[in-house]
Amino acid sequence: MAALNPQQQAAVKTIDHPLLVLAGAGSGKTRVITEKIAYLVQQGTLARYIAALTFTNKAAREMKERVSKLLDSQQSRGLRVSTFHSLGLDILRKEHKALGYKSGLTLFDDQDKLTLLRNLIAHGLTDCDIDAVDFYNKQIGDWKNAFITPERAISTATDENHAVALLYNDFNRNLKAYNAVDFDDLILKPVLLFQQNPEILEKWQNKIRYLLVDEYQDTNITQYQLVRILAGNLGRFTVVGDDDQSIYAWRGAQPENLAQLEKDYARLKVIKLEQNYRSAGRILKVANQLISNNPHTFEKKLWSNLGFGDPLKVISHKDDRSEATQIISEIIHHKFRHGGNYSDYAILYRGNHQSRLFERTLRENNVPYFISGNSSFFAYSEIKDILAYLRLFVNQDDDAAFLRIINTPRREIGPTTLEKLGAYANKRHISLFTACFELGLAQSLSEKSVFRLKKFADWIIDTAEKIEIGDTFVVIDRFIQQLNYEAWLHENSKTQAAAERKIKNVYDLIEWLKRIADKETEDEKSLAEIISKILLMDILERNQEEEAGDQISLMTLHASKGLEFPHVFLIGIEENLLPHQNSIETDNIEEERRLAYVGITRAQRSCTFSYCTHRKRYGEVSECEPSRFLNELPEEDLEWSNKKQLEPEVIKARGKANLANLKSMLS
DNA sequence: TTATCCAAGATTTTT
DNA sequence: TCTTGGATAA
Repeated sequence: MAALNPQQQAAVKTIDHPLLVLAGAGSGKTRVITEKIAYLVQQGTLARYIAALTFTNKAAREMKERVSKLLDSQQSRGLRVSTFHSLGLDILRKEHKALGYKSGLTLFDDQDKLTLLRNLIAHGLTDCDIDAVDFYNKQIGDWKNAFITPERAISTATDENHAVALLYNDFNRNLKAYNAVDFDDLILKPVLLFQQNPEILEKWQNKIRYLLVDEYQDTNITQYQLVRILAGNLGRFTVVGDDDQSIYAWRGAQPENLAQLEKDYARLKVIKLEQNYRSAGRILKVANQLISNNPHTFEKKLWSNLGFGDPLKVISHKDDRSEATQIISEIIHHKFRHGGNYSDYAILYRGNHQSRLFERTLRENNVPYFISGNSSFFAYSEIKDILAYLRLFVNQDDDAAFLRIINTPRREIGPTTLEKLGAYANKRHISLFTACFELGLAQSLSEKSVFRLKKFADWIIDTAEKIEIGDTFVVIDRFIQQLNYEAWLHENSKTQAAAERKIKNVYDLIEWLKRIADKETEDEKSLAEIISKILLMDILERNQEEEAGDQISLMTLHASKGLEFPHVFLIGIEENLLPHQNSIETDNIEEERRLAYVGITRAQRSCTFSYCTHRKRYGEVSECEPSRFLNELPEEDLEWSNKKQLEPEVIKARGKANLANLKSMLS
């Protein structure tokens, strides 16, 4: 492995000052973090006192892997490399008592939140409109990301916001009653905990004596609070970031946090990494030119010595169909000519929906591909069902889980029954589950309904007890049989194959849980711990093996950050798509430009842009214009093709012929 | 209480 | 174009 360059070395060896590393794309920032961990250990800091924080599971996994190449397992024992969210979950699990939570904390996902909010609006006292529930959800999330508690939201709310602030308060109280937290709470609650309990803070500051943060430009206000309070006044931390790659402002990320560090830590050192080890010079030139249209707090100019390279291609298409056909045919062609691998190619796009046509075309032509992060494993209804049961075993006050599966599979407990049960529970301030056992129910419900509810609740309690005392997974396997879930899936799936797939998903989930249980240390083995943990993981975790195969990568620009590919195709570079229409309307072009910048800087050897003159939107054909960003690129480094417009049928026929030809050549 | 059909809305990005 | 949810019938 090549030696570190002087700036990288300085970044690794600066450990007596708080440090900000401004690391351009491809400048080896992950390497700096991993080498720094190794250096700290060599300098005598035990690995168990070091924590490295990332935003994605994938990044954490990769970092762990790279550290393991530098340190043996003895040396790296106890090293913490995790996402912000799993650190937060860890803290909450260990300190739940101080915040007034019971053990068996439930994690609410976005759907659970929306269900709860809808319920609160429907039955609550606040003056909110059910149709605006998405807006409220976002507002509450924004508050949590900006470290604004309900009390503060209420006291500072404007007239129009006042009702939402009350809803926020209501929402939080309900979460508490369910012994649940949402994703944002995983960061917010630990900060509150530390602020209110100095002795607990001290304990954790003692546990984490050196903190490293990756993708620092993506931190929101609350995350920065967490970093700050953990790092304490000593400021024993290194953060690595790049303001040009800040693409999560919509989620509350504050690239201003980079500049804020200089204000908060007088002793802060700043080191810039500007040598790029990834891309050909021409690609960097184009990227630099594009991003120079944005204002900058920190000036920085990437360069590389990997050769200049060919001009970047810009291809126009008649419509989105022929875009897919032509780009794929181009890739097959290119691969055949150069004898590379499918995995050398990535197709990047702004919105997930853009992958559809490509996916179909790839499948029709038997080209192996991998779509990254399209839909989460946890979005599958069968997975949500099973998880809801598991959640209920662990925490019977979890109304969201209760509602999800009370009638799945069918137990003849319909909306009317639930409506009455809900009213009863509401009046008594008890959970739906607890209400099932109340004698008072008989007043509003038929004997039959009460019996069904109680039978269900008894069964849950019974199984939960068995899980507690017996072999957890034996009990769970038996429970799935008792559920008759397989039969239910068969009844409710459109095709036999769909049912089989769902059943496989369920068993995958259980297998996965088992594997996590095996990995955890003894005291973290309870089902409760495992379930809260698994919700933080994503499908990528599961698809490691699949991802490793020789296949074309398809993903959103957001998902591509941190990755690199020899050949990148940036598709749909059109006005209203990139920059996205909403961003144009809200005058937020800069972040879109950074998104394009991220896309271009993923490329090692070639980068190709593609746009359509017509595109189907919502099934209607509409006209498109090439993106303004194309005009910002240096003309001499671009090579435009498709100057003359062909008739659609000709393109179609040609594309088909091309693909057919290549296919026969390949096989 | 459940099944089926039709209309309306969605497509920005995610831990 | 596809998915979701609400209305209606059985």
